[in-house]
Parts: sequence; C-alpha cells; structure tokens
Amino acid sequence: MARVGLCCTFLEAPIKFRTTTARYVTTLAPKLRPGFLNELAVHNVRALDDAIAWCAAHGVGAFRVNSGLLPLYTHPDRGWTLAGPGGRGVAALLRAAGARARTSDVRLSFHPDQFVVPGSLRSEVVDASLRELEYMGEVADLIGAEQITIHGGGAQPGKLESLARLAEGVNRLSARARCRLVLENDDRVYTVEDLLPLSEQLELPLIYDVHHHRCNPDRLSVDRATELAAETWRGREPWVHLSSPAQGWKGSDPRPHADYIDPKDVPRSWLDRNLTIDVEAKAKELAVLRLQRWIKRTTVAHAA
DNA sequence: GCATGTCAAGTTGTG
DNA sequence: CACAACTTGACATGC
Repeated sequence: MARVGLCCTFLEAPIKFRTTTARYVTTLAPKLRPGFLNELAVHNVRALDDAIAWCAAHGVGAFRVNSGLLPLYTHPDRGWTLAGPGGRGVAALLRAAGARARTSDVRLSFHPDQFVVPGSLRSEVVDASLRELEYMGEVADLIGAEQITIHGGGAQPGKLESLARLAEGVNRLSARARCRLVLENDDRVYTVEDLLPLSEQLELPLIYDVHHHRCNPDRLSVDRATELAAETWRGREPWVHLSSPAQGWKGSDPRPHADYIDPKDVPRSWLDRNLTIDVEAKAKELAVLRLQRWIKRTTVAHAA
C-alpha cells in the first residue's frame, strides 16, 4: 500500500522552524554571528526530530526536510559550519534525528529552492547551485536522507543543450550529493518524457509529480508515466508528488496548490503500488492525515 | 500586541 | 515591465 509524506512544515501541530536573513545577521556584531546561527541550527534540528516523531506517531512514512534547516549555511560569509565547535553538537543532533527516522521508518528527502539550477547558462548560478546541493548532501548523510530532488531548470537556448549542461553540473558533485540526486518533472518546462533519457544516462531516479504532469503534459498517460518513473527507482520504493489545484482545473491557473487533496486527483493505479506519496497541500499535516484516511478506506474497499 | 515591509540566490509566463 | 509562482512565511521593526 502507498505511504504518505509531509512536506517541510506544520499548520497546527506546534512544530516550528526558525529562519533569518543575511541582512539581519550583518546587523549583529561579527563575534555574535556564529552563536546566533548556531542557536537557530540547534532549534531547527530539534524541531526536525519532533517532526519525525510526529510522523512516526501518525503513521506518516515520509518527511521532506526544509532547505533552510541550517539557515544561511551556504551564504558566502556566514562564519558558521558543522565542522566548527558549535557545529559538532548540531551534527550529533542530526545523527540522533536520523536514527529516529530509521527506526521509525520515516523516509527523509530534500527539495532545494528555486535558486538551485545546476544547468543554468550562468556559471555563477551553477556554482552556487552545486554548493547548495553539497550542503544538502552533507546534512542528508548525517540524517540518512535518501534523496535530493531537482528540476530540469530553464531551457535556453533549447532543452537538449540545457539538459547537457545539467548533466555536466551533476557530474561535478561529490559522491555524497550525487548518489542522492533525483529528477522531477516540473509544471512549465520539463516533462517526464523530456527527463527519462537524462534519468537513464545519469542513472538518476525520476520523481513523478502528477500535478505538474497535468499542468504541463506530454504524450504519456498518467498510468504510463507512473510506470516509467517507477522503473527508474530500480527496486527501491518510488517517490511521487501529489497536489490538487487551488481554483479547480477549469479557468484560471491550475498550478497553485489547494489546501487539501481532492480524491479525484489521486490516480487509481497508485493505490495498488508501493509508493511514497509526498502531499503538497497548504493544509500540511491535516491534508496528509485526510488523504491517509481516504487511502485506507479506499484500499480496503478495493480489496474486498 | 499587531500590521507591515523585507528577505542571498533563478526562470518562466501572465497581466 | 512588474510581478507571481514555485516545496515553505518568518522575522525585525515601528506603531
């Protein structure tokens, strides 16, 4: 049966992740900056442990870790790292959170921000993207996160050229980051059909986002795309993404996400598979629990 | 308290 | 051409 996953944050459960801005940090005396960033990191890793515990307690089998877990970690003059004095303690907390995830069977993943474009035309963008992916690889290694999801990025001057640049960027990554990399179809540019050849060439699994596929279709049916993407996981439980459109499928832009998942948007073929379904919905854990109840009911009815 | 403006970073498409 | 959208508002500030 499919398992459900929660993305990044909670709506009602009292688990909060803190953030800061580079501008604010520069208003602090340089001596105070590492301590401030360390405090945020400690808070956030404790919150991550709470999030994993919450998932385990509610039968939620996956959690997507917010990329801002260690705020400003890749900023050029942050002055704080996991290798430093305070960082050692954070690394220990990360390992402990990872141990909890492992024993309670909560799969962990990362999905970097929109700024991460390893196939960009601009080399400084590629460099910054790779730094960000290395940061996630380092944290993923400590907590045992299985994957880091990236999109294809832009398409200038064409898709083939851009995907070739993406392949170059990916191949510059350390093994620690690269072995966790996963591709995902997006809602504007790259479809499952576009990404399958690159997935095969680089031996990267493909996450199938059915909402993006419906916004940005190719020649594949939902079931065929599910099947082809699942094969790229080579025996591991495939990950997929699910959301419903905030304003419905007709009329205005279908891309913004609704508060909850409309059961009509769940592909029926998913219910017969071992899948990890990341729920991208504004009502966060409430949407995950509602979908989980619906899947249980429907799967039982289906089997009977 | 509460409303508001701001925040490191990319790319695309809409109005 | 400004701005929203994307996996996600949180925070400091000023009243």
